[in-house]
Amino acid sequence: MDSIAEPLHRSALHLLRFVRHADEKTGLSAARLSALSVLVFGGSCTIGSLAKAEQVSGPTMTKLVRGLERKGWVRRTPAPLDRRVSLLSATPKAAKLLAQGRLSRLKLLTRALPARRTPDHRALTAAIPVLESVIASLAQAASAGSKKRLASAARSGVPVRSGRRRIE
Amino acid sequence: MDSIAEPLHRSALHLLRFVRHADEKTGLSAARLSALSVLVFGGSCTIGSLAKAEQVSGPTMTKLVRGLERKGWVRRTPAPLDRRVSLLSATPKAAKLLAQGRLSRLKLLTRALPARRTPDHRALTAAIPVLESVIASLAQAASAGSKKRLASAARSGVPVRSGRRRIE
DNA sequence: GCCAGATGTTTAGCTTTGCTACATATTATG
DNA sequence: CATAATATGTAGCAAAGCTAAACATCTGGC
Repeated sequence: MDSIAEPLHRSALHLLRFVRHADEKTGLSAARLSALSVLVFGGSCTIGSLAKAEQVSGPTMTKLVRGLERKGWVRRTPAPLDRRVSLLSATPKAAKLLAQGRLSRLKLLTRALPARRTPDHRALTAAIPVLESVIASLAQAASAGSKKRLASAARSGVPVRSGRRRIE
Repeated sequence: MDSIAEPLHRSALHLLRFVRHADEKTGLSAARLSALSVLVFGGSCTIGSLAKAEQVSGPTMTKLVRGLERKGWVRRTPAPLDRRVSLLSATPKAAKLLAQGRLSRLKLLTRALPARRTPDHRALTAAIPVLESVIASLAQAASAGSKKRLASAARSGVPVRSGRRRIE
């Protein structure tokens, strides 16, 4: 019974450790870069929806956005319809940075990625949309699961503490 | 000019965020789990070689191992031939945990992963070895870029060379 | 219209994970 | 024997993640 979950997990972890070095020159960490790319390619949105898109908590996204804002990658404009929120948008400078970052990442990965028109390249290319649909399914399952957990916790009166604090 | 670097990066990041939740019940974080799996499936080794395998710095691995040791997942035995190092080995309890973890991860991913014998499953399965070779290439490029360390790579693991014994 | 609850954001405070710089112990080499 | 190289540990920092709780603002029932 061989599962692809194990190698998938390990590959994701190790890939990220390398890309961390590659993205160093942008001056942005992986988390900030990912959030910023959502804004650049997905258009403006609120902190809450950005947190959901990135699957992190609200306070975490607040910190990320504040960092991006201080450096001039993100601007916020108050939303007229709901004065609790403000709309985040990426600055032109950010769009330019991401375009450059994509190029430099491509350059670094060129030696590692299989050459175009090879079976390996085709295999990887074919797997990308599958991978993305898997992640979409995971997102759906996770949101359903957390709702269930919260509901059962509410019934039993036990506080839900699922943070890192529990990890030993 | 479409690069697969971008979606690969994003997928890895998002996949990890979900797996973090999935692995919660093992009581081990992603970094510890990954290091432990190297020990379980790769056999015993030193802190330094484990750090290289996991692409993290020495002090980081020191902290990770100390955490694992405190909870009884890892044992260290002094190496008689080189008294600077000690050999790390996973306890039987750790092997059992990882076997269970694999099962539970599989269970969680079953709904997200494409069904066996479908084109999607085949595509993903075919991509795994490619992904691993890409990561191996990245590792090679990174090590070549930083320093020459052929000797330490050769003797990663058990130091067998007797050398000159210290006599007092 | 108004108060109770829901929702969005922030603040405060914690852990883990990563780093560098430095310290220490041991081994290897000249 | 002295010095350089290697393996590990310590100290201290920053980023990223979390929860709990505070605050501001909307929304709905009356």
